Amino acid sequence: MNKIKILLAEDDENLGMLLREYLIAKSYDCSWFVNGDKAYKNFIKNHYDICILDVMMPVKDGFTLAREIRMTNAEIPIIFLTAKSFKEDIIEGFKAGADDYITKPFSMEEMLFRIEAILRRTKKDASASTQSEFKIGEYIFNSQTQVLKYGKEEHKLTTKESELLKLLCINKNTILDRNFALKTIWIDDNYFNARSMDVYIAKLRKYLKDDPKVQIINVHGKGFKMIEN
Amino acid sequence: MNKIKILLAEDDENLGMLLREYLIAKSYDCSWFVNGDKAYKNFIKNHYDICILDVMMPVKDGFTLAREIRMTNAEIPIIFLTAKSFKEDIIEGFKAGADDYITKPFSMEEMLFRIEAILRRTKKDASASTQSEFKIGEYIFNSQTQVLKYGKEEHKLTTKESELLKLLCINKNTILDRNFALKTIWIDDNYFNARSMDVYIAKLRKYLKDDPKVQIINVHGKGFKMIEN
DNA sequence: AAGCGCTGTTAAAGTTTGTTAAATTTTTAA
DNA sequence: TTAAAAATTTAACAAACTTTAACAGCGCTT
Repeated sequence: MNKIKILLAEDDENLGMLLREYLIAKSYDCSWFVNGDKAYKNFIKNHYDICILDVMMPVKDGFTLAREIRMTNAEIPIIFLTAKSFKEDIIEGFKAGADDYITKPFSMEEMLFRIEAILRRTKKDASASTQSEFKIGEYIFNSQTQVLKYGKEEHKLTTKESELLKLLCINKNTILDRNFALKTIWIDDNYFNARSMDVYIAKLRKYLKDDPKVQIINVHGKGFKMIEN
Repeated sequence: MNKIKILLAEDDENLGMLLREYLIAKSYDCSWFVNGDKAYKNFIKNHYDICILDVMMPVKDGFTLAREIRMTNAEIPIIFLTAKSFKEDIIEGFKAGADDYITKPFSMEEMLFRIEAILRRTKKDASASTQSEFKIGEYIFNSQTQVLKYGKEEHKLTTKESELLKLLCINKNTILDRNFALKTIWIDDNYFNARSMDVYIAKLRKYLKDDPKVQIINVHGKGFKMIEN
């Protein structure tokens, strides 16, 4: 379900569109930008799994863009794409934090394999790409910032409240098993932690009471189900 | 000080010796074999960190060797080295489990950077600790000079402030475990050091208060998370 | 309908963290 | 070498968060 998100920065309109279409056809989620500045502005607002950057672009070149991206995210894989095959440029690319450096002309299939070779190494901690913003009826919940919004009202949740609500969101309209939630959030699923969880369910119900379409109902002996109708 | 062990399979005597000498000069531990069969026989007897294989070799070619190596060790990085640059060969190389595919002629420096780019992904620890400049929202933090910039304003941080902020940067958007931070920076994770750390968190929050997008939030009983949105 | 375990809810108790300031240690400069 | 300055730790109290307790109500089983 969760597609790999690719940021593509390429000023050549033909090549950019071609690559984007090809990557989308291969089931990647690819966003394409025609210069480094636009790419960077979008990068800081979104989550990406890998960046493919042309070196020579107007406004902001690929190397500069890569260095800025590296400062924001030290881990994200970066591939350079360029017509230049001078030794110095390739070296500079790797110094800017590249994982690969592909010189034109190249086959799209080769690019794809190079992307996959890198992702194979980085996939281990892909857990970061999990969803962090959820819609619950009229509410918007951001599990990253632990903020629950209702129109203009914002409510900061505590860690436990947030973790529990996140599990309910992930399992929206299906049952969240009590013991699973306890083992996930409280580690131990003993009696007292179970009572603690009940207390938090009561809190969440209070926070969500403004929208009658949203309800957290108990499934006796099994767990809880957050429904939205 | 354990050196990285490289297996080099290259039938060209001149190139093989040259590469081996270059890699040894760059502080790698490189073993060179003139055909795939000898390379494989040695591979199964020893531990290597990365393999560099020429494609066209007598007795046993690089692709066959790579497949055999992959069966023995699914994780070890493999780089192909070849004069052939036909699309089909490159694709076959990646299908055989390559991490990179370098076509001759190439500069040895480029090869070195490609090796390092791959090892950066494989050897987790070394990567993050080398970076010294971080972007935090509108701020730029240099952990080397211990300076935190906000536009034109510069603020010199103390050693402890800087170490803690660096750990938060490395773990940006994910939780920095309290005890891990204590053991890393304070060595002992006793009560008083934990309180000391809280004092530093308060200081860092003050320094970072000008950009509302940046927040250091507490995860009760676990640690702290610096988020940027 | 009775009994027993499960859940709802509120409040108290216990723990962790936020913050400021004083005390102590380390560094710097004279 | 010593006094001042800077950095770090300790102390103290307030605030926030989590767990435990207590009691009321509900749901399933018999």
